[in-house]
Amino acid sequence: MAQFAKVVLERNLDKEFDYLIPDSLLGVVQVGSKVRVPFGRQILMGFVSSVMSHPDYPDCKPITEVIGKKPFLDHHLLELARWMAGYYSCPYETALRSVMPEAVRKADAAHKEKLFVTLKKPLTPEAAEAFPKRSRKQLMVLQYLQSHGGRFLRDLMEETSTGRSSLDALEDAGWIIISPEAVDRDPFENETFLPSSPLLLNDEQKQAFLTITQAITASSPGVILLHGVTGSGKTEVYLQAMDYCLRPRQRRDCHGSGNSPLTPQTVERFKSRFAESGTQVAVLHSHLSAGERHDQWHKIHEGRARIVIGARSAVFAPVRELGLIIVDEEHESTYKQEEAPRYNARDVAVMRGKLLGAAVVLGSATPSLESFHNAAKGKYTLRSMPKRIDDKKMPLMRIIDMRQEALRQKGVHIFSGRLRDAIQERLDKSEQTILFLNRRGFATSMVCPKCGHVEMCPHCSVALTYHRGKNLLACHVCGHKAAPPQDCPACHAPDIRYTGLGTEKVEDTLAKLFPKARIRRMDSDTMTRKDSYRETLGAFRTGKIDILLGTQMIAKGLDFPNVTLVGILNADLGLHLPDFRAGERTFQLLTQVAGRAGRGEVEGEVIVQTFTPFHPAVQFARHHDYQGFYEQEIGFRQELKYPPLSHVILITIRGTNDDKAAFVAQSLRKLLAQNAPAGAILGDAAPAPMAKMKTYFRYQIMLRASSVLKLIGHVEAVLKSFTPPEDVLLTVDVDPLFLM
DNA sequence: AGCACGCCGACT
DNA sequence: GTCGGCGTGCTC
Repeated sequence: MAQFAKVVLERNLDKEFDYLIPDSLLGVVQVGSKVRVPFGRQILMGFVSSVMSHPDYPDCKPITEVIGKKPFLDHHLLELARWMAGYYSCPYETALRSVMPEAVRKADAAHKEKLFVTLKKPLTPEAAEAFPKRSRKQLMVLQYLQSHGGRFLRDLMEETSTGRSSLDALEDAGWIIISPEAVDRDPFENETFLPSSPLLLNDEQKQAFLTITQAITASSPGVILLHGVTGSGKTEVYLQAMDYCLRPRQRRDCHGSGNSPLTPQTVERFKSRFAESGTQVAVLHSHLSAGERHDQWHKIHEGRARIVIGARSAVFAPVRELGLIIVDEEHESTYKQEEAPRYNARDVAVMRGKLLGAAVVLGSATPSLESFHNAAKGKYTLRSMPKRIDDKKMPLMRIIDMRQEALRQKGVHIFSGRLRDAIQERLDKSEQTILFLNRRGFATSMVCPKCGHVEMCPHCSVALTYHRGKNLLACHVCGHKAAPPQDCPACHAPDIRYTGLGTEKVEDTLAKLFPKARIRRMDSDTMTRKDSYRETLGAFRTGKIDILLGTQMIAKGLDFPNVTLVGILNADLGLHLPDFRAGERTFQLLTQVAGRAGRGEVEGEVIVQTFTPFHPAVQFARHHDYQGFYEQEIGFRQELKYPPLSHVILITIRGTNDDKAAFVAQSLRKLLAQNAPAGAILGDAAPAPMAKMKTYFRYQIMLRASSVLKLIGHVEAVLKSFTPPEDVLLTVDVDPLFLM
């Protein structure tokens, strides 16, 4: 019986095509095979998604060629891609593109190969004796290979100072084999990792460890939410759970999705722990070159690496016998991809675990409301680690009411008296300080005091930020840059005022207040060189910096024992954004930033400056009360039927013509209102909070329902019958994290 | 998505 | 008569 294959092509056709498997390729073509097929008058690359004996199409053409000996994808990953296509409403091909990195799909990015020389048969003393006297060099090479094992041709020639001719002669005589061998382009190949040993776990860590190991051996492992406060030793639990997972009896591989950016310290910690057992660790992150990515992928696919760490896309690592998936800092919005397929790697990890029967661990000091809600409902198993390791105390958090401060000091100030004193105190004791302000630049807007004009970005609805270092105005949304005008562009008044605080201004003020302190600013403006991040953190660790000032970048994961003071300059930023997650984000940020203090012997102090000291996000963060925050926040979400009590689908309509985009949004909204599924909440077609972005005028329609699958079918059906004008673009975001 | 075919207007 | 504009529709 003839066999046929369904093939997903390298095009956004959202359709699969049937092909005949020719007799010569029977058994070679399997589900997941990479193939070349005729398509019209071209030959295209594709992946076999299923094999069958009866095609759905009458006259199939035969598959031209199979690439690679083994299938590239197992059926689990294909199934995962199919789920993503359905859930996130994108073509199957688009979902597959995320599952397989470009570097692996493209044919030309093959393994880098070098010629390798091996001894074909051992050189016995008799044979050495009988060796022709004039072939001295050849004998020497054979002896060298005997004692050193196989060598790369290039290396061998250099080490024995032999020419290629002698080696070719040896090959012809049947002594050696010269063949191409794959060389891994390992981004960490020049670094050595000192082995580290497991640390003793405290009771809470042990509990967490046990829960995870039980899941690993269970038939349907499920999801564990590990809620551990900052400094509670989550990473150590992960490391030991991974080690357990890899033990021979378990015969399973595992992978962790680390928090991005993957710091060198994180990679080092993982590599070190598994250095002794010789377990290879593959690293996948966005800064790999195409070649490196290709090699890391194959290292995992062939089973040479049994541990994978990486950012978002690492959830798709082709790990064999996957046993454990760890999503650290699961609340992070970086897990959400902002282009199609707009997946959330945390949710994909949960689905992959479910499809494969692998244990999934979600870890965070500040779990997302979605995950904690799932735990509260009993969908996930909750494990808490409410105490820091080694009996270290949670830092003391002081809230400074900046409204009071404004009365006391007259006018708006960057530093409260309290924070200033606290910094001075740390300088006197040579302890370190971290200051956090989530805004870069010098001033966040340029205002004319006479007419009130604010200089806006010509392409976006945001004010331009003034950067004094480069003396220019920049848009932080689209990157537009302009020279600062000398007088007001609207009324030509000569005085222009800069208002709104950025890190550059803080750095300036800090230098004036503490002239002797060694201050370093860390934001995307100062971290321009590839290694500057590493260099700055190194300098801070070795005590060459007293005060580290920065944005988001310094909020997470950093562990510096000598930091005893953390100052949050403006806790209100982001609190008043038109997004129902504003409070959740502020709570998370305050908790995470505060977690940088007091990780050493001395108890830490956190000073939070705010204009809304009684906001729940501030108050619950102050008392390190996640549970309390969750309860009040879930009440609010319940009332307004926001996630996690519903799922959101956000449709964004954008166009360069405002009226046209608005009209399309209104028409689409009308169509969506017809035959909408029961229980669905359809929002108005309204201008997006950021009404203009990168020259596009934007409108949004928000849909909510108890389940995505109920809603997405309706949305897809409507969009299929609705063709917007060419210059109006639609995007559908399922479970969006930002509503801007 | 590509790349055909196809059916109209301005050029050698 | 032919070159080329891009609308429409098909590719297993």
